[in-house]
Amino acid sequence: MEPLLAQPQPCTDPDCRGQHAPAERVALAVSLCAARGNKLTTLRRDVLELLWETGRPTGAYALIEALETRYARPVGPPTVYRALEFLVSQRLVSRIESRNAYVPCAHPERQHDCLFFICRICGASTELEDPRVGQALADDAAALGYEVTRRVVEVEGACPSCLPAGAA
Amino acid sequence: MEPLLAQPQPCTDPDCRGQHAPAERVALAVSLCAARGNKLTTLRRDVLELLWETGRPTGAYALIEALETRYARPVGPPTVYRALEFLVSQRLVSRIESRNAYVPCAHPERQHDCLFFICRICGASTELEDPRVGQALADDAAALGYEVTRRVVEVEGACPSCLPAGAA
DNA sequence: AAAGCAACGTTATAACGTAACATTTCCCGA
DNA sequence: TCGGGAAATGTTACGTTATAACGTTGCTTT
Repeated sequence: MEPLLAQPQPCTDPDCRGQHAPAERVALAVSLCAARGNKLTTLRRDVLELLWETGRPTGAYALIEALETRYARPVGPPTVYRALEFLVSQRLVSRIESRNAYVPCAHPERQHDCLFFICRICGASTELEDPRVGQALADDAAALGYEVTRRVVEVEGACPSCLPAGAA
Repeated sequence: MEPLLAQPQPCTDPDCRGQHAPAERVALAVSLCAARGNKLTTLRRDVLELLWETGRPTGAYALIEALETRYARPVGPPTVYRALEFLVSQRLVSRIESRNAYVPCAHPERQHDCLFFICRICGASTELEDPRVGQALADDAAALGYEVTRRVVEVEGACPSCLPAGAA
């Protein structure tokens, strides 16, 4: 059973001290899409907003429920999956493969290859950049003769908040 | 639709020149499990063998079909998922999160944190170790105060064999 | 207005995974 | 060897995630 929408999380990006309101995040997305000539429609904006409001990896069906509440009418899976596809293509959202879930992207304005730490206890995720990982993987790819199109780096563990309680 | 069982692949591990027959791989698994006091039953061995025979990420339902062919009787999903759970726990198999698929592990005898390159065209996967990735992620975890329990590093791209053909 | 196109709605189904309980198999001690 | 218990597997049913296919809406362009 997917948990319902959870509470907002502070921004854990090392460059970002303080919190960013979802509205602020969405506003950035709006201007980014406008600059790129892409259409951030109401539906797409709402999905992004919901993701920022939960602030942690959220499943597509939880988003469907949230949208149905917001719109007070049924919403089909394809509707949400298409919106997510758009948001991912715009790098406004990342898919967390190990959880079948989606998180808003902290810095869509710079293109980066991010990695995620995900707490197995509270479900919170932290987005990070580490050039060393990127460099190592790029070297490996070159050694193998691979042309890289996508990278999935997800680290599961216990976050500092949960460690005292959940440490077995 | 999951593709049917594909042809064997050469071992691409840098330490392994030449190919390893599935039987050889399975034999190693047998002795490993015996040494560890774990039971590599017929079912579990068959699943591992099928994975070595395809040599690339294979979905659970493709394994079910293959087992039904081999056994000439129906096989339920829980049967295969339980076998996979065992094999993963023994590090004989890894799950590829970005594909909902499973690959046999090249070197179950050493405990290692491996990463995977997966060709988006032919579906082949290459298992690798890169201590630099492990070190970088360990450093990041320490900086965040995370206690790591699992790492998922999967790189999607075009492999050298497919590059000439598939490069757009 | 009509053509054309992208986004969205709707229906149905595919693909992946697990809970719960029955049955079998295996091992071990009496 | 015979039971008793535990682990493994079989079986049924269902939950969860995702997509195919096609219809409809609404905007834009001429």
